[in-house]
Amino acid sequence: MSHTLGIRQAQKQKTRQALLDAALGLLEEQSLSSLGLREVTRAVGVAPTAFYRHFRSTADLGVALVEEALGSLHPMIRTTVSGTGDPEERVARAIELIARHVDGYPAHVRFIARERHGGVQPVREAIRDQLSRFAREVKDELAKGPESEGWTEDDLLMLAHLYVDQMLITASLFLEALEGPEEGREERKREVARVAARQMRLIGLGRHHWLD
Amino acid sequence: MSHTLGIRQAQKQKTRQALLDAALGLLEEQSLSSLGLREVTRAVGVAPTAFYRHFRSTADLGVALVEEALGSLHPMIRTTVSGTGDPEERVARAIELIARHVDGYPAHVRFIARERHGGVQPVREAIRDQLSRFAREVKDELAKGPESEGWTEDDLLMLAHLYVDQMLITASLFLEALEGPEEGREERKREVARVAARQMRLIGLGRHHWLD
DNA sequence: TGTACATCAGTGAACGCGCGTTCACTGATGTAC
DNA sequence: TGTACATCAGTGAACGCGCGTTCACTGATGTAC
Repeated sequence: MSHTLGIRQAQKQKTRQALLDAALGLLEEQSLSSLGLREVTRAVGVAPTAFYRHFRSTADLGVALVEEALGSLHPMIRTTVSGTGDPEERVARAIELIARHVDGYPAHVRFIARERHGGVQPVREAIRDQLSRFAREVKDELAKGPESEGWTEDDLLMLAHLYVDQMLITASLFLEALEGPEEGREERKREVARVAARQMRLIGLGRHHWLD
Repeated sequence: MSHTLGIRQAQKQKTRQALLDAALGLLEEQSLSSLGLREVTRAVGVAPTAFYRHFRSTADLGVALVEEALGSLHPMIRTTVSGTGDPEERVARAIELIARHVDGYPAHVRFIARERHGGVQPVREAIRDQLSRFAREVKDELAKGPESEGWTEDDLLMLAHLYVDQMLITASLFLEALEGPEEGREERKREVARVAARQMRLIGLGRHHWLD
């Protein structure tokens, strides 16, 4: 059985999560470097000083948000890359998965896109570390396929980074499509998917002829 | 002859430029959405109220910075893409050019990378517009080459976006290499160039076999 | 060239406001016996 | 089960500070004649 938390611990976790949720909401329209601690506590309905029971600073909260946004994504990334089927089908599946994720967690995706190059160093580093992990995991999955015979580890990692960057670009384009008027939203999303699919296909072609 | 500005206009331009320069410096360690107007005027040495003679807000200043950072880059992009020589050589030349640009204008590059997905809408839009222009210009240059025979406009634009995104990713990796300790900086830059060259080469391969 | 008036970039005082952080506190929860 | 004490998440008052914006101003530059 899993350990049940005491009442005190459970309540603390709840407040902490409320702070994270409120911050994520506020970050849709600003950057972490301008997010105020009082803003966050006000949104939650606790005293400003309560913030310090959970985080040292908003930067610290940002690092926690990185973990929340990316930490659980590793299994998903792995299965996406290692899926079966013909290339065309796998590309379509991967892009569909990205679209679904952006639909389900738009604020998390926006946060990562925004803070990846944002003004808060510890957060940038946390994101960079997570993305590096993604790249290494993608590399490991790629290495398992027959397409990778004869590839050096180095070249596989190069390709993995290309894929990871491409996924992030696609995610942020889906996010853009999601914003703006309801009208034409589906159309915009389909266009993003269409372009992304062809870019992935082109990269796949390059991969196929790499050893020629 | 070019029109000579009056003394008053010349002095105004000088102050305006000083504000832009100071802001760019301050933005190395924070995002535009947390940049204060008083910070900027303090750095320049003018009264806070002087700011309003030049910009309505820091967001407005940000839009001006986008123009400064990207406006003059269009000719460079065009010649980079349309250069002659064998593919390997052209890739090396393009990456060298990016490296030089990042070396020469690190703060501008950082600003664009940071605010592309940053918290200030008008600035995001200005950057998006400039990057779209880049993509269209790259497409036009690509279209001129014999390699593009049989390509649709649509596919060329798709490829152009891939190239532009790739250039930006490479630029921001060069920037990362530039940061941190002097020690090993050249080594880090060479590694970025090496990986970027192979990614470009792989995309080039995909392009070559697109119509197979 | 000189004069009288208009323009306008930059000034400096003043404002109300929200910020991050400190501190001693309260009272529910946890623990030892 | 009950009691006495310890822990600690959340409180609320207080602080000094820098913020964006307003306003009437100054004095050098520009312009009309």
